[in-house]
Amino acid sequence: MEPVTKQETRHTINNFVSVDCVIFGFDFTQLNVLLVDRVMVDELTGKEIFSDLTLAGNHIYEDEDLEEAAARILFDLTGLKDIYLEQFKTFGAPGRISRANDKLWLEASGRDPNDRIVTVGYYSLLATDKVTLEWKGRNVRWTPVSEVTELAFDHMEILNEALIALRQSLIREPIGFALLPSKFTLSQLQRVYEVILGVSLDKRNFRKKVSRMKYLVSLEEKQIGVAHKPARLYSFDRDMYESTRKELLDFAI
Amino acid sequence: MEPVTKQETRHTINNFVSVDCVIFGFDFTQLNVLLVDRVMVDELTGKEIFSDLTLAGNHIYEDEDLEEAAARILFDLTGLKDIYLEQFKTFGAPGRISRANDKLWLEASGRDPNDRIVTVGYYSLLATDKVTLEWKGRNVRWTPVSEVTELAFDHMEILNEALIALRQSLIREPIGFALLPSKFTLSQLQRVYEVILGVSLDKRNFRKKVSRMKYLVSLEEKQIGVAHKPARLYSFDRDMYESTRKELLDFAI
DNA sequence: CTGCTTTGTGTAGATTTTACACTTATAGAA
DNA sequence: TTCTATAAGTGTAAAATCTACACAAAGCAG
Repeated sequence: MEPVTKQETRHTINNFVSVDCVIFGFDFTQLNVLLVDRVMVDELTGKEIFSDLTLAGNHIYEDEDLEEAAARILFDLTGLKDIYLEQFKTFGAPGRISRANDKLWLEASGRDPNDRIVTVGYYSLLATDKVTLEWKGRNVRWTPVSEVTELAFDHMEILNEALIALRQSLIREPIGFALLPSKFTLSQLQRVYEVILGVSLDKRNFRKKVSRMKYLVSLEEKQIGVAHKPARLYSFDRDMYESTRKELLDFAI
Repeated sequence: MEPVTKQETRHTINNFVSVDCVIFGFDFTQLNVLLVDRVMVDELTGKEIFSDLTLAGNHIYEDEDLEEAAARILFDLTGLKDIYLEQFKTFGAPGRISRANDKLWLEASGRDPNDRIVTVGYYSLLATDKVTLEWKGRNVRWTPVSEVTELAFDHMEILNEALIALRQSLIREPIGFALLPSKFTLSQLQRVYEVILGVSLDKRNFRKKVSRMKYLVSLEEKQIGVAHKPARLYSFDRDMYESTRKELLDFAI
């Protein structure tokens, strides 16, 4: 935001800006993340040079806002629009692209691997159903978050930060409801919290807690076809949530 | 993070990256923000073309991490190091530099005003004492946050987002202690919360609340020389805080 | 010694948190 | 029809926290 003056010669002008999406997928069993296969092949011999995994990222187009770029990437991978998407942190350390594979990869696509790429991190959360599992000719796969140990670039760090931010959001905002069908049971809702936060919760206390939320509406309807006592169904009332959400006030330093 | 392929022609490569610092200053009366005078003068006539206010921002140097750039700006303005500094959001809308003054300003410093500048927002919090009030030959001033109504670029939006993030941090982390001398009274501590959050708190309930925090240590020492009952002094024990901080767990959707 | 100013303190009622175990409704198998 | 497996649904007591609210004590200045 500051004009360049003549004294300042240490400036960089080739800062490329990209967006990386940490797409979390919930499936009632575990929390997954969408990872993209990155395979580099020797053009002459056809032999594989290396193969690893990355988050889904892309540069931003000229006419796009950052969030639009993230939504585009999300759409390309999943075919879904209007999905919960949140910016959480921007990464721009000069050495964030320093590993050999990453440099090779950039060179192969005509970039100077010494340029800095500043990347804006977004995360999103959706149910792992009906997502396109192909992107730019590359394989895309759901991987349980707990099993991800190594990623290209600094994507492991980005994933870790995203997970922290996701959990904070889940605690403070009703983003878990988007993972459920429009009518759901309290056990399903509890599962959302348990899986994403990685904790186990007491059933009775959980119900006591959510029963205080006016935007959780109890339907006069039950599950059918289940081989046990059928659960009552509930739905999420967004309008009620919007109108009763209280501003943060009491502090808990 | 994604190599450019031939099909993708809509990409931008001239994305300049800058850092903007929202420097909050606390003075027991109000919350202030450091603003920089921006005056544009006609080179020939010497007449003022316009004058307004901006946040403190700068591009990032080649060898700097984003946070280092923010810390450098903070140091240049205040002469202070190791101050609380937090990244909160990145702004990159294509039209974020669209007002006439802003375009003139960029042109005057040899930039193409149609280039996009992606800026990473940081905020910091300090006591309004002993800060350098000059920066790059321009005037720098503390302005009460409540009186800021218009800023250059999209800096008003950036300020608003920073304020929200600051308040959240104050509520969740003990960042207020840095504004106080090493020995302080509970009334001073209460004032920190009241001024920054913009609320008034009940004295007894506040004391009950903070008395539960083990890292707030009560000293066997009192104020001297005050024309009223002298207050007991307290200090903040960072080690105790680090060792007893509980991970967020109970959720409050 | 009087007045001014700020400190410091307690209680009762309401709400929330925590830990904890048994009965009920249904589908499917015997 | 009965039995079995499975998940649903429910209450209580103790502890902790939250909320609203008013007056005496300590020091300095005059």
